[in-house]
Amino acid sequence: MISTRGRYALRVMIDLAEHTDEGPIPLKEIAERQGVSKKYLEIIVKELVGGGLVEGASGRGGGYRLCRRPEDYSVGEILELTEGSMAAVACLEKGAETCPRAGECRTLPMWAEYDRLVRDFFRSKTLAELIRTE
Amino acid sequence: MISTRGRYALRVMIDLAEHTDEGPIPLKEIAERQGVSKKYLEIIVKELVGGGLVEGASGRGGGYRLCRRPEDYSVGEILELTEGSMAAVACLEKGAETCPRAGECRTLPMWAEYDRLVRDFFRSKTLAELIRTE
DNA sequence: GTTTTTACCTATTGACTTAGTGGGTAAATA
DNA sequence: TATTTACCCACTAAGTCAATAGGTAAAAAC
Repeated sequence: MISTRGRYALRVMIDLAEHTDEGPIPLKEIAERQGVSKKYLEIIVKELVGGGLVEGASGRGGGYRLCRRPEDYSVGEILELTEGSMAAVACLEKGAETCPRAGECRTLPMWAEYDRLVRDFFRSKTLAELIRTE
Repeated sequence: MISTRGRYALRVMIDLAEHTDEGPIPLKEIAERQGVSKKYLEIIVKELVGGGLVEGASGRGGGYRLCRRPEDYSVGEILELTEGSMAAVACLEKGAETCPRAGECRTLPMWAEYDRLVRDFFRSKTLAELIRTE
């Protein structure tokens, strides 16, 4: 299940993309528009800054802005950054030691197939596809 | 992320399918074969019994057995029963009240598409496809 | 140069979930 | 009657989630 962390992150990115021509957007504005706690968004946006997806500017007239064009972000990278692993099962997690049963495991191939399916789905979706264009 | 609950449930079902000609299989045997706590499996198998996927027989010579042929179980129904919701996001959960933002939500269509993808994947996989046939 | 506005930082919390364990009772067979 | 099995209820330690609290640093406006 995708948690609020990843979902809010995505909504922040969409909000930034839709207001990209207004200069830096204060988090307060985003929080109000999205109806979400600003304090909680701080934590999430911090990860986006750390991952190099957005950049922040302090002081009056400051706020956040995207580093790239919306079509150059995949939904996958936003979710992977904010949700952590995104692996389907623990055995497939990055850095997980190989399970001793891996060779005879009846389910591992299916989990791997599922993992690819999910990964490909989100990597092929771009931020640009989600914003309102009208 | 699929938890041990659903993963163990699937392994129990596979174990039962692979030893279906040996009569009822005691949980103790399954637990030893799978290298998992028998006590924990009890909780999981209880759900499988409750959902009508397996049936148990008490007493000496008792144990668990499948109610149908392996090709008549989908992986999806096993996971949905033991994992609970399986919905991608809270907004799509069964019984969830419709989000007031649903009409203008930029992400909902994508979550719905993802939900279908995952559901179809697991519903199309059968238990028979996972068992060792050689 | 002070005030205001913004980002940025660390710590804490209550509710909930996960992955079990403990200690039994009921049923069926030998 | 003893043994083996399923079945049942309560408990727990650790971890995660969704925030909140209470600040400091930086940049612009006045």
